[in-house]
Amino acid sequence: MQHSQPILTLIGPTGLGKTQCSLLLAQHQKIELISIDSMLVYQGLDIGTAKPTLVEQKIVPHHMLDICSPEVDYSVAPYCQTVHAVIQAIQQRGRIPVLVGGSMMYVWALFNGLSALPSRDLACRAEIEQQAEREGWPKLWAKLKSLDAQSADQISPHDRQRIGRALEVIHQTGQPYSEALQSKPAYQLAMSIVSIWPEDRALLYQKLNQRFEEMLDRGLVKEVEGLYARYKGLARQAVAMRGVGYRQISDYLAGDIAYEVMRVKAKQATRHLAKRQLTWMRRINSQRFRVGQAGILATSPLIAWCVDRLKDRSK
RNA sequence: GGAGGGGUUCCCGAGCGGUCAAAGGGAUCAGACUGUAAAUCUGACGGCUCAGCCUUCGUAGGUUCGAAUCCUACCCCCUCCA
Repeated sequence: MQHSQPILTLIGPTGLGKTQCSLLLAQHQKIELISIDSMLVYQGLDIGTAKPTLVEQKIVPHHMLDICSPEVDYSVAPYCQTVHAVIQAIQQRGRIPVLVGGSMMYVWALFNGLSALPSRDLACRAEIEQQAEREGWPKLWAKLKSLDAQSADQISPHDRQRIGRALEVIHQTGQPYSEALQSKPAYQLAMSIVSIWPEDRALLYQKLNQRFEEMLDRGLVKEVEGLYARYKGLARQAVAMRGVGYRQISDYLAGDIAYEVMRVKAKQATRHLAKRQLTWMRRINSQRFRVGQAGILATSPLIAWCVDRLKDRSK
């Protein structure tokens, strides 16, 4: 599936003004926004995810927000699939889809496509988890090594997530994970990607620290408490509850860590996230713009570039 | 004023004559990344002309073949007594 009409994608680390920028673009073209964010998909996670407000959502249609209960673990595959449908729908409406977000793996997946792999198998996973608990991950890694040496060589003996997934895929497909990955991606998107970079990392970190404090002031702890009260099936291990801030506050509410520790750890996690996002971004081919202290609004070349991209080139 | 305890690399913190540029953790930096990805892992982390050398363990001396580790003096910090 190839889209000849323009699709613009804006990526950047958390807290640098992506939302603001996308709203600005709405003033120039008839666009609809598609969020590329693994946490914004969850209902009820608002403050801690810096989800666009309802007012902002009224300015431009937003997609891929609140599409899933936090009780359910969402993931890239359904995300990509839905996004493709959403893009088509937007284009049929005569609008231009603009993807905005910071979940870089999702960006990568949209751009490169995903191999045809089986989706998660809860029972299989539970079994693997149990075995790991008994024997430790290095042991499971050794098992993987015997089943699929190539994958094992690329995965650390301590990387539980990847070891688990590799074994799961092997179990379900009956073929080595590395082989299963060879299957052709079902779809790829042709899109212009623009990325925003902090001019000064220390400054971004400072802003992130500050932003978390503001989230607390706005009642983030209450939000998390409310989630557990509202969603009876919501576990601490749920993917939604492992997001930055939500995880630490869950730990705090469970009495595992002190309030002060929670604050420190949540901020750390935010900084780590931003850093990993930047690492991904270096790998993704994109038009780069640096954002300084004055913020995204001051970066007019960025806006100009985006507006130019939004022109329909198929005509 | 008296009695103890302590000052270690960006931070916390081990070390208590050689195997110490100094455990471990944190921060920071770099990297990996295909259905958990706001996740999960990996590496670097005193300096250099880098299989060697130089500078670090409060400060200044001393003992020793050799000290972050022992001794002396001094400067800070903490606890208790006055």
